[in-house]
Parts: sequence; C-alpha cells; structure tokens
Amino acid sequence: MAELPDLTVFAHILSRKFKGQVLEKLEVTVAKKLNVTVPELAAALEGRELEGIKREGKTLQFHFSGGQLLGLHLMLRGELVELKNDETPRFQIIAFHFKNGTGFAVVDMQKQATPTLNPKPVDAPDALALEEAYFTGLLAKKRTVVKSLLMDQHLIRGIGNSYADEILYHAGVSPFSVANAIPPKAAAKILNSIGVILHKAIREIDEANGDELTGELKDFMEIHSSILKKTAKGESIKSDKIGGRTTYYIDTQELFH
DNA sequence: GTAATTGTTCTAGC
DNA sequence: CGCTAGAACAATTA
Repeated sequence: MAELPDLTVFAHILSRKFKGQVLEKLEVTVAKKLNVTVPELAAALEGRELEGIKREGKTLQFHFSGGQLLGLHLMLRGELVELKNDETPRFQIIAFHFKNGTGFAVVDMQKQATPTLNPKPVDAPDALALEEAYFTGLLAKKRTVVKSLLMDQHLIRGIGNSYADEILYHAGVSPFSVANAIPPKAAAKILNSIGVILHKAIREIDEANGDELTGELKDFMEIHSSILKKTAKGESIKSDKIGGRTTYYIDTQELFH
C-alpha cells in the first residue's frame, strides 16, 4: 500500500508525466466518496491545466489552473494506473484524460480512495516538516503510547502503521513507551529517525520505481513484516497489537513509562 | 468459509 | 468536558 514515501515518489512521477497537460475529461466511476457532485467536480476541473502535483501527509494534491485543488487520499488499497489504449482498469474510481491523449486513473478494490475538491487546509505539520519544539512539546503533553501518537494524523501527518514501526526500531525506543515519559534525548532520537527513515525510503522507492507509477513496490521494511522472523542484525522480531494494528518490535527497544 | 488487511471515524469510558 | 483506547467500517484476497 502507498504510504508517505510512495506518495512522494508518485507525485514526482506524475509531475514528470502530466504537469502542464490540460484536462479534457474527468471520468468518475465511483462517486460515493466525493465531497461534491460529479457535475460540480467536472465543471471545476475540466479544461484546466494541471499545474503541479504535491504530497501532503497521506494525500496527493493536484493543483489545477484557476486555483482549483483536488486532494486525493488512497486509503488502504488505492493505486494509480497510467492509462494505456482505451481500456478502463479494473476497480477504477476516477480517471483523468488529458487533451494530448495521455491519462491516468485511480483504482481501489475497496472503493475507499477519497478525492476531495478544494480540501480545507490542515494545521497538523507534515512528518517531513516537523520542528523540534513542536515535537517535544507534543510528546510532553500526551499520555498515549508513542506509536499511536506518531500515527495520529491530527498531530503529525503522513506516518502510517508500517513506518511507525520502522522509525521506532531505528530510534531504539519501544512502541509501547508512554509519550510524556520519553526523555528529551530519546525524543530527539525519534525525531531524527523520522527524517532518516522516510528520506531513505523515498530514495529507495524512487530508484526502484523509475518511471513506473505502480508496479510492485519493493519491500524495504527492516522490521514491519509478517514474513521476517529476524532483523538483518539477527534480532528476533516480536509482534503485538497497538490500537488493533499489528506492531513489530524487538526486546531491546527501550521502554519509557 | 474465515481471517487478515489498515486509515479513519465514531463511541464508550475514565 | 477532555482525553484516550478500542470497535466498527470498507471490500477483497489468500
């Protein structure tokens, strides 16, 4: 599934392929998640130039001329497909057809992917734009387990279940640690790991994907995997549930509580 | 046939 | 009332 690093790479690929193209037709196959009607969406975007694609949190933001913005959340199973020939991909949600004959579609077998016209700006900072003062302040006032905090999109945008595990493993902090019990030194370590892990993943996915919008993303996980029994260093991986989500960790990650 | 998947939203409880 | 933890939901595959 697509998480922050995948979305960052997708935004770059989409920009290379479609930036500057004029949207001829917006095809909506599944409308139930839209925040506006299909005619409203078409009226807002058709005939506009796609000026740029950015990632924000776990969403892609398609900036069109005239100040129109389409947010897209792929949720659990959403994927992007470059359109070839005139075939409609299986599980299509929406498709963008450009004047020059190219295009791409959003597909989702669970129909959960959510396009939003002109989404409200959100306050919570992106995981790659975190300031140390904000992050340490956040940790200090929350009593929740640190993994849940990292994943709370109202506090920090962009970190999901798998990268939360990777980040905490890298930082050497137990995912069960209580946020406000984490000392400043460990907090700084976690913040550093957020940047290191996410940037590393972006780099690796970028290299692996090239110009492929989809294609299977290689698994770069060091610890968050149902197959792995041991880390590369030979530490045995344990699994447990946090907030109903499978969490992978090793015994030596320091627990603060 | 059933479990697993996982981000978000809703709700119950302290 | 504020905060937190956990359940429910979505739809399909293995």
